[in-house]
Amino acid sequence: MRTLQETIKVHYSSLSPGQQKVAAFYIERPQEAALLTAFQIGKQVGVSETTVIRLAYALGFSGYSELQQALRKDWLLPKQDISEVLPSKDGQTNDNQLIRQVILREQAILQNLAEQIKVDDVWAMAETLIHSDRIYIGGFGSSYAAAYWLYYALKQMRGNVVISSPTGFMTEDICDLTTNSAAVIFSFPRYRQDTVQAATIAKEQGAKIIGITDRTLSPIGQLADMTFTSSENEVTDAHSIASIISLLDMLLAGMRIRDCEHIAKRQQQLEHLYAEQQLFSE
Amino acid sequence: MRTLQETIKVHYSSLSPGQQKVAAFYIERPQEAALLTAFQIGKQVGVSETTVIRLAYALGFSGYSELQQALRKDWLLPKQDISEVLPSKDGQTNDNQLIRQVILREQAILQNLAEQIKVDDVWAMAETLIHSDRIYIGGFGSSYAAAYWLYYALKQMRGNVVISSPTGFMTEDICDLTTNSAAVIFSFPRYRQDTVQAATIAKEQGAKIIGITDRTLSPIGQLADMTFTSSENEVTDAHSIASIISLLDMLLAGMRIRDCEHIAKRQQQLEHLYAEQQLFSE
DNA sequence: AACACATTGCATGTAAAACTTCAAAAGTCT
DNA sequence: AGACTTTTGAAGTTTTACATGCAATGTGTT
Repeated sequence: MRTLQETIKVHYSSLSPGQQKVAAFYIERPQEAALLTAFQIGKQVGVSETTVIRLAYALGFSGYSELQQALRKDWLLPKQDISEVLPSKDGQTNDNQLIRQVILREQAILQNLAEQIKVDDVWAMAETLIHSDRIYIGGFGSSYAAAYWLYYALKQMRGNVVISSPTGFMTEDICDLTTNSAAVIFSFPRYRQDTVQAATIAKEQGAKIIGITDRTLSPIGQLADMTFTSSENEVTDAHSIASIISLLDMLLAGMRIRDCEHIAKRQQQLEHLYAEQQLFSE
Repeated sequence: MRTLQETIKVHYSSLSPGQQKVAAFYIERPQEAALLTAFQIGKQVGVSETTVIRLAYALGFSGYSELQQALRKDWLLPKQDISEVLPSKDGQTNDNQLIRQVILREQAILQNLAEQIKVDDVWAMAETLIHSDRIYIGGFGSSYAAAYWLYYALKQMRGNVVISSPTGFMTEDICDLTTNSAAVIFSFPRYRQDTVQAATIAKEQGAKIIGITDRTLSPIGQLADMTFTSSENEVTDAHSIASIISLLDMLLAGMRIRDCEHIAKRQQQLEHLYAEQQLFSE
């Protein structure tokens, strides 16, 4: 028997009435139980602190502290299977497996994103972008790819979107921003200093700063009004932008839902112009 | 300010170095932090118990216990988003589901990629790129983001890499190609005609054409010497580039394995130049 | 170099939680 | 009903964790 819950089931029938009540609490509300003290749990189920402690002995633990530790481990464990996938620095694995592990890693990061993401924040950012009179997108070096993806998608939806060049920003782009504008700043390790400068200038113009970065406490994260992080609690030196793209796709989906009339209208206009240009084949 | 993470972000810049280390731990591993004692956290990040406790005061709490309680509350609350997932007639909730479906869709695409990918083809492409004297990367419109990502990563590894502008190609870039060169052409719906033109010119120069597209039989797929497809049997009008990025990451991983000496050497050179420029913060 | 100031960790004090003991209450058997 | 066993909680003890004063160290400034 491995988890605490399994241990409890085995011993349950041989427990005293009071201990059974406590045991039931552990099964039904494990998260709460992991945080409360023996006294508090006793109070919750209507027995004395002593009875709670005695349950630990009855289950074969050396004391209540040990039981609590076991419970907390069970709770943290599910989170750990992601990190098990990541540092697969096994020298024995052949090269083909290394290639495939790239996908496994991406999947793990996506899973983590799905668990961590706060949908409300996505909505808030979508609303901000919809109602901004002007949007500046800044992303240099390795961040430029993701920045351009956002730029292109926003351009499909609305006007007044500008993007920096991949090599650096032009002050002229940023100084057009107003208090009704938004600046989306991408910044990933190695954090470039000019990214921070661009954000600072945009902030001086009163624009809302939306930071897309890897950690809340990264240089941009500290400046930004809203921050989106790709994989906060992961330890991955080599950052992939795949999860960032997914994040942006969520944002874009949100904007399409909230602002569908305008977007549809613009789409029509674009279609018309495309047709004139004969830009596309098929 | 509501959550502990937000509180930390506000105060972060005014914290002492030691306190910042502790604060970062709270952001990066909140679950673990919620369970550990002040002493244990201090041990984890390498500071004394005292410093941990002082962080609580710096953040405006009446003591460490209060901070811990706040963190534990934040942790127990997210459990409520289960109701978010459950089907509901509430319009708002359905929208939230739509957002989350973006991730589910990405995961499905990745899964598909993992099943379909031929690792040998990845190796072949990696070898081709390593041994090319010159690499041209073409990707216009929506394809440019992925193209740039590849460009940037290749630039980190080797010289003689050029990329088209997002709006169109310059014939001069392509005509420098030789029979020992490679041209990586990105093309996704709506297929732009100039992409095909660029590929044709590159082929006339004798360069190997590597097509990154959505279907084997897309315009580029028919021209290319090797073709990579993101999601052949998926029917998704709004194509995401997340899987393309994953594909590129596999390719890049392959190149790093096969050509690690050269890459390491170039990396060192770059590091040296970066240091001179002071391009990066931290 | 000398000063002020901030930061940090050790040592000690205090509060709280875990553990132990013991006697009363409840249940069981003859 | 009386004796025995089991169960339980209040009170006391020990351990652990939080809190605080103080000295040592480091940093920047005049």
